[in-house]
Amino acid sequence: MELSEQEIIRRKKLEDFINLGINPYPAELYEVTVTSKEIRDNFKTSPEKFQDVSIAGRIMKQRIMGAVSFYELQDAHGTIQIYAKRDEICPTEDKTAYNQVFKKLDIGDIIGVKGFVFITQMGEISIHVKEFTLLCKSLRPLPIVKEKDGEVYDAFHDPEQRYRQRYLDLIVNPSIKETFIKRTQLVNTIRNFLNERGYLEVETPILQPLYGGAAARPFKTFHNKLDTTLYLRIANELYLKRLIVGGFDGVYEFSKDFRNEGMSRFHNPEFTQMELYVAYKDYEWMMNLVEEMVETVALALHNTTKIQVGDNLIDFKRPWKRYTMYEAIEHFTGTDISQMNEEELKLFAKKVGVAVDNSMGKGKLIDEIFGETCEAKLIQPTFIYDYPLETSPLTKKHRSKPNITERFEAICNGKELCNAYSELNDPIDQRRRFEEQLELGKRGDTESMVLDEDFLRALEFGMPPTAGLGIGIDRLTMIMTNSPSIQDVLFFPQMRPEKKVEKEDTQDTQRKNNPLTQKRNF
RNA sequence: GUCUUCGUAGCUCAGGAGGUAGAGCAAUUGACUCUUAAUCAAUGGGUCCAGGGUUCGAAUCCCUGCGAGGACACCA
Repeated sequence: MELSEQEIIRRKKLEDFINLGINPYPAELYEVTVTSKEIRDNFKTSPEKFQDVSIAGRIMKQRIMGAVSFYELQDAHGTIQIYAKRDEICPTEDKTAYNQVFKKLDIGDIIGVKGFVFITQMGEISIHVKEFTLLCKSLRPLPIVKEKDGEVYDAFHDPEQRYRQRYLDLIVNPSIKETFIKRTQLVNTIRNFLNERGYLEVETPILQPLYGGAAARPFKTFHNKLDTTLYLRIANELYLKRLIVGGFDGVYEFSKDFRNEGMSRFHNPEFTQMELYVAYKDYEWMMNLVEEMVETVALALHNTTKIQVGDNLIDFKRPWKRYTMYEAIEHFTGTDISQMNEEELKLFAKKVGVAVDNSMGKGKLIDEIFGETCEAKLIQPTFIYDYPLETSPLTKKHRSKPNITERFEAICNGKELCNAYSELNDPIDQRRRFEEQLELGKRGDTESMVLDEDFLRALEFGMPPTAGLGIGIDRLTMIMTNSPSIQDVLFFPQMRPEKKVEKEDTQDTQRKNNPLTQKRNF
């Protein structure tokens, strides 16, 4: 490994410290009695509480003025200036601790300090250091970001480095922590909301022999001992419904799902969905629940239902607008397509700019027309309900409208926020719908669903009428934190490996090539 | 997958009509006992993403590849 000049210098300092008898990576805990935020918030009103503090953090700035120095220490909650004076740190003739240690600390080193809080002549709340301890020597130089009067200089913003080395991003751009804290608050709010209603949080398999519950291409893997192909789940819907069959009346799961498809600022190969199933309810009931839940989230995160997202001020206050899909299309195009036949729909689709091909049936055409003419224009949260039958193979047929299903999506900021329906619980109809999907698969649709015999068997035992919901947690977080890219709400978004690594897993390769471990047929 | 922009010091960026590689911050050494983008002086630091081509000569022009951002397509 080639070391840069600055890395060599830091390793030399490490040796110098060791030679002075200092352990650069001590094992003992360091007592922390206060955070930077507590000091800044409370020192002026109750200074007596801060006469003997112990605090730890990372050195972010150094201003050394000979025999005194000012450093800025960053902890989990912010920064605080510390002030050290040579003759106090070294009361005797021996000035080593100040000259050879304290002054030689680097930006990025982690130290603990004990002392008292005071206000400098320039009016900054600071800690007067009486003693300090090196807690971790840093061997790489940090990007240096400077700031004055709210203006940031030399901001560390290269997206590649920020995403690959998120730890650096968090150190240097601590304000991004807010987004991730909000994400966790969002999840906690939803969890509390559902727990209060008595629904049970459950866990279902990620490794599945059959993937189902959505139209998507899966990741494929292999279990050696079982000698079988497994797929990483694309949804957890079919497992959660089995639990409703089993007698739970409300189950939910925050589910990491995996889809082997294109990436964009709205798509990561792994993403988080929350799916909820409640027995004896229908999609209208679920609409009301979604409204209330998302409004609760907005209030929990922002104390208001109005949230600035890009150029738009979005208001999550209930009730949200509701349109059937036909109404929405009529609203935005002025054309009522509800009575059109397939040919008329094709012509209209072409007119509004849909790339039409012959494999598209009526339902698909309607869906495409909606996507093309309406979705991007729906900025305020809006429910679109009553979807065409053929694009919704797990959804119950509408109680009164032909060729329509009881399905809705909430659209917000021009993007789908959730997808929900009255679940199909007629096992004969469900088998027929799966078979239609198989036909699509034979015709080359790589995202068609596969037939799940065990799921059908479960339905044949009987599932109560059930309302189901899937809500994208990453997407919701993007809106709630005004983040333009999904990569901003994932700590570690998927990236290409930095360097080419050996493609084949060596262990697997060895197994395959070793005759003793190959499949035995007795 | 397609189109497009980009890749230069630890970081942020200049240079780019081809002629020895630049700045600020960071680093090193020195000065400085209330600084805060600290200041002042001196010094060191480069596979100009990689490979090939054109040329007397390429960071610069051309081609290919790799990586990233954005847009489109698919999807949540």
